[in-house]
Amino acid sequence: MHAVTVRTNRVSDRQEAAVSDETRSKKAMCAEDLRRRILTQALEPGSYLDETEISEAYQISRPPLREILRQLAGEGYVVLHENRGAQVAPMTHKTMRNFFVAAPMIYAAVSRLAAQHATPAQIMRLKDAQLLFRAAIRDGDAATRALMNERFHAIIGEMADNEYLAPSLRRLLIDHTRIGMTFYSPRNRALAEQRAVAADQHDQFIALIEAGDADASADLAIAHWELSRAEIESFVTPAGMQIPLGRAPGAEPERGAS
Amino acid sequence: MHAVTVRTNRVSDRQEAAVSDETRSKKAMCAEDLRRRILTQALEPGSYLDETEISEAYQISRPPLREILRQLAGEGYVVLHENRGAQVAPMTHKTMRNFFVAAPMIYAAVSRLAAQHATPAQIMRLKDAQLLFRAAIRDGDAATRALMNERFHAIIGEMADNEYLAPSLRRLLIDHTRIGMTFYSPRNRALAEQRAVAADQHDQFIALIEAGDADASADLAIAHWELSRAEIESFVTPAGMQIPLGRAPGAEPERGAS
DNA sequence: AAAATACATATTGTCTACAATTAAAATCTG
DNA sequence: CAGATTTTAATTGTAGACAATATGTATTTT
Repeated sequence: MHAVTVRTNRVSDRQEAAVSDETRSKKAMCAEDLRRRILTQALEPGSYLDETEISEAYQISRPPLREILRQLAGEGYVVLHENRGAQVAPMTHKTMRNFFVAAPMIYAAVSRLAAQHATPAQIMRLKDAQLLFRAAIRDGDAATRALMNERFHAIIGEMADNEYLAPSLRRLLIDHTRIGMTFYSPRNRALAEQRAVAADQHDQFIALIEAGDADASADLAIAHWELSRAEIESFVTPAGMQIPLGRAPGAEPERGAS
Repeated sequence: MHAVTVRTNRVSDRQEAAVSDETRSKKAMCAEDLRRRILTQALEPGSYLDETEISEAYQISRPPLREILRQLAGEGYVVLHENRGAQVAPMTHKTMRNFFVAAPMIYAAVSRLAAQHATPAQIMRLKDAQLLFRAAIRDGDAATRALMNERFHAIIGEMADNEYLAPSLRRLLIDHTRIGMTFYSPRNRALAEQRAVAADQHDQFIALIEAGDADASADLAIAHWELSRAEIESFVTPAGMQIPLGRAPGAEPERGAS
């Protein structure tokens, strides 16, 4: 209703300095950590979250924690059940099928837009993420690899700069990351080769986005997806579809997180 | 002394029976009403929401209201600003451009899946929504028309039954509905003709979905989109892009004015 | 008088306590 | 002993009070 008023300089000396972990509120750190634990399956799909336990762990009270859980529900990390609390989003065979339908379309569209709209600053962040991704592969760190891969593709999502596609991409990345954690095995030779190819494709993404080649970026997204799809299917199809995924709420109780 | 042992009769059958206002909690009604007011632009894009005012209006306390606002933020209805409260999601020229990019793709994909997966019960609900939609057009009721159109397409989204595409569709429908409200004018002859065509296309959607014709359903989605796009552009392009939309918080000077 | 600062007000963020609902355990009954 | 019912414990949902932050106004200083 009014023009942008000049702010008092009080705020400046508090906000700046370090944007690192220390300045951030406990609430934000709680949300971020819950996301991380869900993505790495430290919190298993289908498990229920205890409000009291979590709020004490992060030293906040339950009302703000419940706000966080509502937000995480909106982002697709958890599902809320009335009077029964928050459940880590389950992964069923139906969600897998839906994932296979939606992923190539959204990934291709987002990668195309990213090549068209990426800023130099974003490209720098993408390169940083790629360095961390390769380091995690080299160290055989499953969780970090999964998280850095997620960050890489999330940055591409930011580059696309489209608020209508972003929520679907985020939802896809959550489950793609969790699936990647499920099937990770550092010793398997075939998988190691696939990871090497994936890392090379990431470098190609950087080059194509930097060159602004939208068509090639979209094509690469499809190729990148096909690689991942083949890896997933090599686990899912042979042994009769018994995937070690979380259970749906209707199934066994499986109460309790940790 | 707590003389409150008044036991409400078993809540087992609270879900079915009447979906009317009485059974639902005040909290759920508050959320639903806020959504409705945002979709109809009774709450204008960019306007800020007062927690105390709203919580008193719906007779709930602020903590549960804040949970609702977090959820609405996750759904894309509002944007939260730290220490500055919730703002009705603004609509800028950039969001319009992004809308034009994402809408045809998502609409086509969802319509295709809907034709593949729709259940008889869902088709019945779709027909009901269509009746209400036509009634609203006949009565010249802008808000109801917009809401029933939103409901129609939201049901198609449910039919698609894909949790990865659903969030993007929801986000699109929010702004599509708001845009439709903005440009509604019951007297304009050309627009009345467009609405008639749109209503007929809805009937075609029902027929194609009932027949399970995925390809035709996807094609119809594109045609339906083109109709809506032409209507929007007839307002946006001629008079020099001055759209009566809400403003962004930062009031950025809108870089790259096409 | 203009700008900056200090103050006052209003709004958001959080905590503790309490109420309500649910799930589980114990009891009672056939 | 099986099954249903009451009782009990645990967990979620809400309210009201308090703290922190931001905004708007008044005052002071140059």
